[in-house]
Amino acid sequence: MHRYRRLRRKELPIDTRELARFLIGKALVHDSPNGRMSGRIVETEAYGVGDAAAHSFRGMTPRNRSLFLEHGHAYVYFIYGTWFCLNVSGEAEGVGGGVLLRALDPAEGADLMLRRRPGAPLHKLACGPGCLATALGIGKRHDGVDLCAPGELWLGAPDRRWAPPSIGRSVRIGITKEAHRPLRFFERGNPCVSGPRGLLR
DNA sequence: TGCACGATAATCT
DNA sequence: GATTATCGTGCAA
Repeated sequence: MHRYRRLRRKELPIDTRELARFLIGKALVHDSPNGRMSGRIVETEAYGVGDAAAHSFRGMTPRNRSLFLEHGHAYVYFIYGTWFCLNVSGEAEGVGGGVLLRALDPAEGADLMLRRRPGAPLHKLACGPGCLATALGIGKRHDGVDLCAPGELWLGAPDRRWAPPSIGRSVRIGITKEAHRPLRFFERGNPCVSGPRGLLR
């Protein structure tokens, strides 16, 4: 049985890029009505201040307002008519920025995740931001949730049995603006990381 | 293993 | 009306 401690807001860096790196190897936990689903965060991307690829770049709108909440809040958006994606806000209140969670290495509740992603092998259950949200049952109702407060969706400290990650860095995936900036972070050698093989260094 | 491509709808211009 | 921080399929090699 895994036992996680909730991360306190004080422990999170107040800087989107630092937070993206910090979150590799931490836990994401969803205590759903059907039971707990959790996993080790193995891939993130930073979308911070002054970044033309960030949803927050052009200021606050009804869609992106959660990115302007104090660091440690969830920003959930819907994309391509099909998928949800989960971000963690990364700046002080009123300053926009967020970390896109791209992949998890499933720990608890893989059976529950599999129910939402039938047929997926374990290493592809929560591989890619859309799949991650689907597997964990994350949707618009989680937009604006405080991930450091008591609630069903939260960030956890690493399980003590987990080895500390070796962290790799690369350009981000699926964007055209600011495409050259190395703002993607991932755990080296973890099979659950998404994206082309060429980006695995 | 590595691409090209279509599905699909909210959001913004 | 254009754009999009995606994914799964299909086809080539």
